[in-house]
Amino acid sequence: MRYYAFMHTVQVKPQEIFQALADPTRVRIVRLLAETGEESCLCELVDSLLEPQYKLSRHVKVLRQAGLLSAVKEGRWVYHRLVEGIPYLDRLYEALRLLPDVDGGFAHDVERFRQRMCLREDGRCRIGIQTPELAAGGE
Amino acid sequence: MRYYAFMHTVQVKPQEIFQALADPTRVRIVRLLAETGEESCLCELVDSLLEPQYKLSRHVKVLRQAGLLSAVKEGRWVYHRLVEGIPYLDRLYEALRLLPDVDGGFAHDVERFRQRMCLREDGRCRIGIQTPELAAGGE
DNA sequence: TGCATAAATGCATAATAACGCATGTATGCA
DNA sequence: TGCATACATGCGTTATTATGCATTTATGCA
Repeated sequence: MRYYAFMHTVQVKPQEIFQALADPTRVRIVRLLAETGEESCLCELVDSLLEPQYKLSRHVKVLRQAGLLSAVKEGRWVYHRLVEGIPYLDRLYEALRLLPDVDGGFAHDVERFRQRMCLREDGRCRIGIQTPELAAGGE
Repeated sequence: MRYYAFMHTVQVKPQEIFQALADPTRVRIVRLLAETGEESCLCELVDSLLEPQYKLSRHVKVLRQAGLLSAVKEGRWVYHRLVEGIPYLDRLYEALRLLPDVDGGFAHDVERFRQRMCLREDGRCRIGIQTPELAAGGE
């Protein structure tokens, strides 16, 4: 398991950034992190977005390879956060924060995320997936 | 041939916007219009991007359906412009303007576009595709 | 040192999307 | 009224991508 800090301005083509956001689940992930400004481990994302672990693991990988997320491993947990400080990416996050939440689905993601963050100890996640049926398969 | 003014905030899902930009040719189109602030007919796009007419016609349609472009028909010509005034779209265009032009390819697009715009009369395009081999097929 | 657990991934399948070729549609002009 | 032309599109092919199931890897703790 290796994590890369991608050299944006030289390696990532524009369409690859947008392609990374072309999937609804990946948009939910990035919107959640852009809206809350938090970093999150995978099990927190699972409990917030209510999607299977393997699915989010893959999507997070795509976002990482596109240079939108960086990951830091801490013990068994891997914390994901937005790559910030790159002008065009920061604008992109602004755009995401300005998106309307038509059906209120995103508000629910944020609410579940905030609840889940309350279970942290010393600002770190100490538990795993709290929605058992998502730990290894579909809903 | 009908053109729609899409109701953004209610009809277009976030990922559809990004999916529209997930193709390199479509990124070139939107970047060109965002950078120059111009509107453009299809034949001007063909001569600027050096891509076949049918290809750009399709890509422009995708961008239109995603709500990024609006189109106005004037005689035989159809002028395409960015949909502006929607906060998250305007941010998106800002992001596009901030993208680095690694290989200089985009600068060439802009240069060809500006040259092509010099052939307008009274601010309107009066000619067709000037690169014959692109009028109906590949290069 | 073995077990529980957070996260990653190989594989097969299904859905999606881009492309080239050719043709169709619509508009203006002689 | 017929022709030239700006733009749109149906079709078949190919390439890419998302998903679910199952399993593997890696880390901490008893």
